[in-house]
Amino acid sequence: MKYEFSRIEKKWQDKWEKEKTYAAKTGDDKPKYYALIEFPYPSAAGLHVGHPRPYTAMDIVSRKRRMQGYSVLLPMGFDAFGLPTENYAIKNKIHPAIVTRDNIETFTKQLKMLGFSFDWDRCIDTTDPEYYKWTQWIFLKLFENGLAYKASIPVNWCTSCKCVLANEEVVNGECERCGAPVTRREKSQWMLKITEYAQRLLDDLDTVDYIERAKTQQRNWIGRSVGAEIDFKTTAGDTLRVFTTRQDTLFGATYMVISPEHPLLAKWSPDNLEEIAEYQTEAAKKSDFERTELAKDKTGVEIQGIRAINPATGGEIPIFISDYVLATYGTGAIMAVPGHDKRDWEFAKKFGLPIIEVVSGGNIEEEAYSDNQLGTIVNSGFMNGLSVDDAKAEMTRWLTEQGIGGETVNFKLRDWVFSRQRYWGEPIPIVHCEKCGHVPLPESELPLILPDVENYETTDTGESPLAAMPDWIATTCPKCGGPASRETDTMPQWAGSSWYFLRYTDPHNKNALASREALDYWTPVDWYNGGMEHTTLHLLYSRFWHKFLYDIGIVPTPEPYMKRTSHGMILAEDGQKMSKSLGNVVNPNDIVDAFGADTLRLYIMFIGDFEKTAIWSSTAVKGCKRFLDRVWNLAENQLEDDTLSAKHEAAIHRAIKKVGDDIEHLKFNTAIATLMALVNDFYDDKELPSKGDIKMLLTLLAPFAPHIAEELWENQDFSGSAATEPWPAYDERKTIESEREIAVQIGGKLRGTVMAPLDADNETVLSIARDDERIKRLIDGKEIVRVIVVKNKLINLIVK
RNA sequence: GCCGGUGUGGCGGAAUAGGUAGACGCACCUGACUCAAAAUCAGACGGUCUAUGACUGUGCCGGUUCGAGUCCGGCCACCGGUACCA
Repeated sequence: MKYEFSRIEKKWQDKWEKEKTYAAKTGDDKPKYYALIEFPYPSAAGLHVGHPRPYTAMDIVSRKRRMQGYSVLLPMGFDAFGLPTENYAIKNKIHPAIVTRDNIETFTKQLKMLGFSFDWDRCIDTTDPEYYKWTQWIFLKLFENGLAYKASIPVNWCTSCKCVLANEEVVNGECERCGAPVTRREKSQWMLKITEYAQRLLDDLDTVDYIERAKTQQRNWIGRSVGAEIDFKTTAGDTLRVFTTRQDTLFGATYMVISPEHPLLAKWSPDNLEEIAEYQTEAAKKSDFERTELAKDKTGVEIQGIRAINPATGGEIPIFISDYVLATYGTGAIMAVPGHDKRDWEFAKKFGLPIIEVVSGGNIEEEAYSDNQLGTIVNSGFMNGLSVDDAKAEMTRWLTEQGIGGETVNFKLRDWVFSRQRYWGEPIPIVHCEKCGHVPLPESELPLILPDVENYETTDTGESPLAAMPDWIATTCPKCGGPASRETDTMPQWAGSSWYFLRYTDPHNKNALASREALDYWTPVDWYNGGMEHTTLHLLYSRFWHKFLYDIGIVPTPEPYMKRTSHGMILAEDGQKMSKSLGNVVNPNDIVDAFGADTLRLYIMFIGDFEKTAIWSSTAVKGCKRFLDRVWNLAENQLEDDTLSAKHEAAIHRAIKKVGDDIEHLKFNTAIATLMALVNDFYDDKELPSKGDIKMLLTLLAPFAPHIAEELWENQDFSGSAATEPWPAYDERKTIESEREIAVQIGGKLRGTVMAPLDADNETVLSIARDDERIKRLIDGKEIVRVIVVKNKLINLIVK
């Protein structure tokens, strides 16, 4: 009988769908396991061969967990709001909702074809009003708790399209679509106070099991630094407050720099007002791209007529404005210590400012000496002779004592810009009332449905398409009943994905985002796998929302995900990213048609290290197909014996151990290699495997290639199914062969191998080695001065 | 610049914890089967040489060790993140 993968796979997929084999049951007595993968964006291009990599991985883990006796939740859904769909809709003049529906249908069909054990009854779609009702509800809660606010901030503005662009749409300072230059423009935007959670987001990383690079990336992104704030008096009478991490170098501060946007500038009337105003205008016009391009060349203008006083030395020092100081970090002002800061050194050199050494150990004539471990404080009055660390503490103490500063902590993390001037997103459920200001919609009015519009394009003034709908905008104030207008901005794509994993636990709940019972049973997520590109956005955002929901008593745990792993990308055969424009996309449908879903699943896991980038190979796929053919043919003739055969027992016990361990450590490639080696053994030995051997092979294979495993299971008349068979235990003692191959080295060089009984003592191994013909010849006439034995592995003879 | 990662055959990649480098697979080669091919099965498969043996080999240079892909010191290349964060 031939391995008819198409018929077999359809047969089992239909059965699983009809019998809801993989439905997750809330409140089951068994221990729960919640496995999660990032839900896809349903693009018009459909699934490509990179998508199934993480899905197959977590499907394997989930299938193993079920066999281990867990109640498993493995859900799938669609993150469907967002720009590509909107752009596609504009281009093809189809409503985004229709585009979304069609794309989801395609994705669902493709996913089902691969035999994942998802609970499809829990499938969610972020654009479904029943779903985004709760996204809006969370926003209202954030607003109620003072974590959502409106602020005027600079946004990316395309000078040709006359619209606001998301950061991702700006490529090298130009508009991604039309190529026109992008400048910055102030616009009023909704913001979320993620910064209020900065410390907790950092601290709680210690409580979760994320791959280290994900933690590091989040830590860097949050960017905590401890330093001091210091007040500098000015001759204008105002106090200029700075933040520094090097308060130990205060005696070396020879000038100050404030950002072009610093608020004191509006108050001061320096002698060169016009020059300063001009610099401010120039700085405002610069795009992010220009700012970074010009990063090496420092520019700035001295504020004439106003000087600051260094509180340590009492000396007057000049004040500059320069765009190398950012308005958004610290206090927007710095004390410049050119002797010990690279940027200050460059600026001082350019403007001919004094450079004073206050930490010895470097050569400040050549470059700034910024090492903060070595070096001794000099030229610093009461701190001379101290180490940098001691001087920091001493200065902090002195500042506090003087009442002009003290220890401060700063974060790089900024608040989250939450508005988009776009159509295809969740409407923000706020109205603007002349009398009452920003007023939240009452919960009873949720969901605030996204209305149909004529045109999905951003308006000429850069407003959302919703701004062109006066009938929808006009409403009454929920508070005072007077006339009011609706917010026309929508939420960013990150909104719906910040809490979707909670909805999976109870996806059809009409009264809450999920019942407490479901949340208590399923959360937190036990294992979450996703792309590294989401580490600083999605992963951080969802941790923030989760902590907030925890604070207001909605969810039971402070962290959403207990374990986080990440997969590498699959590149096209040419080594480039798969993309429609390059025409190098591999469609999983083609692979399934040619080789079957089980082969695709195996190959995508066998392709290489799961965490690393892998290059697709259309020829290598058939190695996995060959393997399944060999498994199929093997099962057709074996010995009628339900126990493990003596010949294969040790190899099987080793395989149970290896495959099980490898699945836990994302080493799917070596797990599959182990199964291949086992099957090769069954062939090589010319000694047929027993029925028991076959059963064990199918059990281990089932998570990887579930269709063929079930089919063969049924053909063999094994009881139950491969999917419900308990995951086998191995016996450590049985993994070991009674005879070991021992490497024989002479002077550290391999000269041969001998067979020795298991755990043979040193003398036995030595005598076996000496009896070996070749070894005998090599050591003949020489004296063995030393013998090193590694038990069951190696013997090394040192001869003279 | 800073942070993280990676360098192993023609190719994808293995190698607990310093102990037989190259598991497993692809490609190529040889043989069996076949009229032939495909498929299948069996075997060979890092390089060099004076080839039943020896030397050499895990990005480069040096070190520790009986023994180094693995540890230490110093470089180089590539990939990812981030970027004037005071």
